[in-house]
Amino acid sequence: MPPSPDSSPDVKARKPTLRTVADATGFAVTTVSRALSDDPRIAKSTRETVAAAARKLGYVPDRAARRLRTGRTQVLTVLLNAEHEFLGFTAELLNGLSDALRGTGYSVTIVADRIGEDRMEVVDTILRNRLADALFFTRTEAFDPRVRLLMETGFPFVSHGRTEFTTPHPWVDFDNTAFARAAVERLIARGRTRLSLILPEDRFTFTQHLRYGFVSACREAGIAHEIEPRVTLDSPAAEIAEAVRRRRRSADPPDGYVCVGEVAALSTLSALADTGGRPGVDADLVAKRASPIFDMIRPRIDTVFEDIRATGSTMAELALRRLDGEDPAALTRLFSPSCDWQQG
Amino acid sequence: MPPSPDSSPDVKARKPTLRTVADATGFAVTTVSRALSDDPRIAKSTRETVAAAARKLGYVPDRAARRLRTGRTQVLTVLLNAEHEFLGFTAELLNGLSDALRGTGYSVTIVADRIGEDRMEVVDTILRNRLADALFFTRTEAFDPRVRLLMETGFPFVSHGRTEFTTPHPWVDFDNTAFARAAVERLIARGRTRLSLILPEDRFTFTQHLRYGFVSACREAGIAHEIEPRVTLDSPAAEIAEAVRRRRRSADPPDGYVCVGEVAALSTLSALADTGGRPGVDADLVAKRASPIFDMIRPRIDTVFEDIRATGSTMAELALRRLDGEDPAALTRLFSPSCDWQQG
DNA sequence: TAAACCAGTTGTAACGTTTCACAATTCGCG
DNA sequence: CGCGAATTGTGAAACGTTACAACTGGTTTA
Repeated sequence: MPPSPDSSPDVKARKPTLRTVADATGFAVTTVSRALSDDPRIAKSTRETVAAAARKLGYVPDRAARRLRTGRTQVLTVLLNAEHEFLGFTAELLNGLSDALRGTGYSVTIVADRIGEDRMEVVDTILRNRLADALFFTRTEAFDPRVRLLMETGFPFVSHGRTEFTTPHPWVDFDNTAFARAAVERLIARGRTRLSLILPEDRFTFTQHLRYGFVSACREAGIAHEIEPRVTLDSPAAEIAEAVRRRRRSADPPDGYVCVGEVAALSTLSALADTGGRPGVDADLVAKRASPIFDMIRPRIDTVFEDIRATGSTMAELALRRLDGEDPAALTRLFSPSCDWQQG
Repeated sequence: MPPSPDSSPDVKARKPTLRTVADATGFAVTTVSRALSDDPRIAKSTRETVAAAARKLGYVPDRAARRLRTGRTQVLTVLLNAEHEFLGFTAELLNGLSDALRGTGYSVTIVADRIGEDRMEVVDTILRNRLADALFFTRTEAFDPRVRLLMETGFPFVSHGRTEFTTPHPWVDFDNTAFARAAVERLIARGRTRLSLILPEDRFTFTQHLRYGFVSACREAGIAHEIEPRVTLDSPAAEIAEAVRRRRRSADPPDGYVCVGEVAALSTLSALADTGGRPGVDADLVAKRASPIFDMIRPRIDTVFEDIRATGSTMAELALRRLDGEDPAALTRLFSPSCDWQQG
């Protein structure tokens, strides 16, 4: 076949546009656009014809054009923390999110949210330049300035963790109070008499939930308890371990530890080992976990599972429903702890 | 001041565009566009005036408009694996990437790359719909079909891991051969006489590098060695542990384990514990690690550190240079192991 | 019989940017 | 002085989409 550089329509396999579909079906571009969005003003038969042609041609709407025209970005952004109490938190959350979002046309972008820097700056930039349709973030504070700003401007978001604002907003959370209570009850059932807890930094909402669950459960049972004053969950693992070691060597050390996450649990275990304590004998632990890592730790310890992947996909689902105009007050979800006690 | 709904220019604080800057400076939109991209055709003084005005007005180019016009998305996409041999791999890599990309105007999007599904489909979609300017992925195979397709179409990418294609392409890798050799040498130095290794699946390039380093170092030293045949690094942790346990109970079990990653190391440790073996006494381990988790494991074991965050930022850097038109052959980087041997 | 209505469809404009082709000025230099 | 070339700038078009207003032709309504 001789080359026909100009006459042949498929000289360069250009990406099909609405124009392509319009030419193929004989309808106008506007009609095609409407047909593809299932606009009831377009006859059913037309919609079907157009849909079939679009499928055959492999038409996919151009994101840039749509975004320019509508202002909607089709992008959901996650504020990414460098550190977390769980190993594998980020991977699980992101996988949950993108699982729930596949096939929806939305894509997930991440932006680093460095501790110690201005956490608001990145949010500001996203709002000002309309870089996303909605925002996800974790480690929510009681009066989180991000939540305040987003609510003021009406920008959609789903937080991991509740706030204490009176205006409702979408969130997904884990029942940390129930976790702390369950952990305390388990340690008491194993005969422990002096319980210890290491908390995250005070500003996070879930810190208060943990504290409340721990303290109230201990008080109700009339059992001795303490909250480690020198370190937080965000302290370097070495410092956490050192704090536990020091306390172990002082008078009347705890014999039951509630550990909020894997780093704390492993640090506590190492401190126990370093001071000659045997887990299960001299002290017991209950740890919140998000990964299967504790299956490989010997001796086995009691754990409570927080499903971060489900958290991620729920956050995505709520965001979509929020973008769909649903009432934010209805878009909340509290996950309950699922306990995994060892025998004996 | 009385309200002047129509005359006042700042009735609605609309996002500044090129138009805004043009009106403010008295130049034409075209001129402003050129001035902002430092086009030499525009007088130096004009460029400065325009830049100052743009800064004052808080002008930021609209991504959608630019993308529609130029076809460039300003987006770099990471193919996200659900599983990895390291705990925290994803978080570290993504943080490295976004660290290196901050301030460049590029954003990072992630897309889940489910094992067991067609790994090419997602790449196809990204290419066909021009969803990104470049791609990052991990777990590279010797003749990785993704690499093949991307090279054929000339689409920019940086792989984590080398390939065996003759055409050069940008990659970042860790010297797994050197790691395996170092691990073998260390175990021999500790008096071990029968070494064992669990490999990732055969198709990955780094599997071959590990195998080569392990086998050749053992042969050179004339030491007994074996590669666990029943499981791979991607087997469930429970299966890995079971395989190690079974081997421990059979004749002439290994006394030195090279562990490629944290999951393998912890599984091996648990299997050792379950079969009455004491690490450091009955057997030794050398583990590759990416997180500080081994600082908390007792007894302490020898580790080799792979810096995943640096890997991420290097991948980003190479991608930018590739997009800048640099020769792909020059855009490679091999990280060397850094050993962390315990005393004694 | 004309006006009003309806379902179904269409043309035009606009989103904000870059780029093409050209225009207005100034300059070098014989 | 005058001509071509450089310097500096401009208007218009285009990227692909959707919103808006308007147009058809047929049917109902007053």
